[in-house]
Amino acid sequence: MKNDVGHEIADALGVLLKRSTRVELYRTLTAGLGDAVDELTYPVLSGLARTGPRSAADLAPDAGLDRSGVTRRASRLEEAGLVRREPDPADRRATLLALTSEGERTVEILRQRLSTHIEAGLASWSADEARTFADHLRRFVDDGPFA
Amino acid sequence: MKNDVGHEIADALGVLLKRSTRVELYRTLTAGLGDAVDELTYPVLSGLARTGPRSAADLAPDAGLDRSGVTRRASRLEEAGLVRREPDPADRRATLLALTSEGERTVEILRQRLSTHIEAGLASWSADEARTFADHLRRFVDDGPFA
DNA sequence: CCCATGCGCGTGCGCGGCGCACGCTAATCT
DNA sequence: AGATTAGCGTGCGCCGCGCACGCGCATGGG
Repeated sequence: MKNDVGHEIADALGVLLKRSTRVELYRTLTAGLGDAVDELTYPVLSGLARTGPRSAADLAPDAGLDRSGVTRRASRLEEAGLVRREPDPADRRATLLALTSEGERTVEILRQRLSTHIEAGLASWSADEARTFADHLRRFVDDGPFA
Repeated sequence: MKNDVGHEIADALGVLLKRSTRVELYRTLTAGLGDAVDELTYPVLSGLARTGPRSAADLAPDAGLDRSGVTRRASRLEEAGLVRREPDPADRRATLLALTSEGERTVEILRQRLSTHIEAGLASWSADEARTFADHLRRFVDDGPFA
């Protein structure tokens, strides 16, 4: 019965999203990276890492908030030396947000820590299962119900 | 290379979690269910639906916030007639939160709408793929890195 | 060429939700 | 029974958010 699939995914996602607000995991993941890196500023970091330098307005929908929020979060990261503001060469009104080399290093550390954490939690999975799940999840995110 | 799996899952989850803050989906899912049902009160509803009546303290970690927050959200739902407070028969200090029949009806509607939305987004998947993904996701949530 | 209109960014302001701490009531222990 | 502990609801201060304004720059029309 295909209806069950929708319900199961819905329930599992619900639990997953609720747990994503837990602070403890963020605390361990961001340990030693400075006070500027937390669950609020992380979407800005990863958003920039994913697409390269871009404006706060472009980043806003990706981070799920207003441009002003992106500006404030980016300012904190700028003070910490992880993000740099550079004028858009094509439009001198615009300001592009870009990661500094230290910012890129920080994102890489976070990615590595998260990856390690995930693989540790998947220890009981076979390589095939993990591979299939990763593929499905990517497809689910890119082309699925929440694309 | 197993390391890629961790990275891919990490990236996909990151995007998924960011998108989960979008309000538009909640707006359509909760349309016509009253002003008390929104992205803030939903964790209380679904948490109660999952485990049955329980105290605010029990519910708090599940909803990712403090007991006071659960109390306030539950009060809103109580005013709307979706949640009822009943004294714990075993401990007269305690107050249990429980769904009213209307609350259960509301949760069922939400589950149904979300399930329909998900299945629509999975239209291009084969039944086997969807089934496997649902199983993997459940296992990931129950026994995985974020259990 | 210049002026008017529109766009893009940063910031002040008011609002709302959260966590913390307090008070009160009831259970438990000596 | 007195004292201590556990559990709930609420007032308070804080912080982040969205909205609206102001300023600087791009752009199109006279």
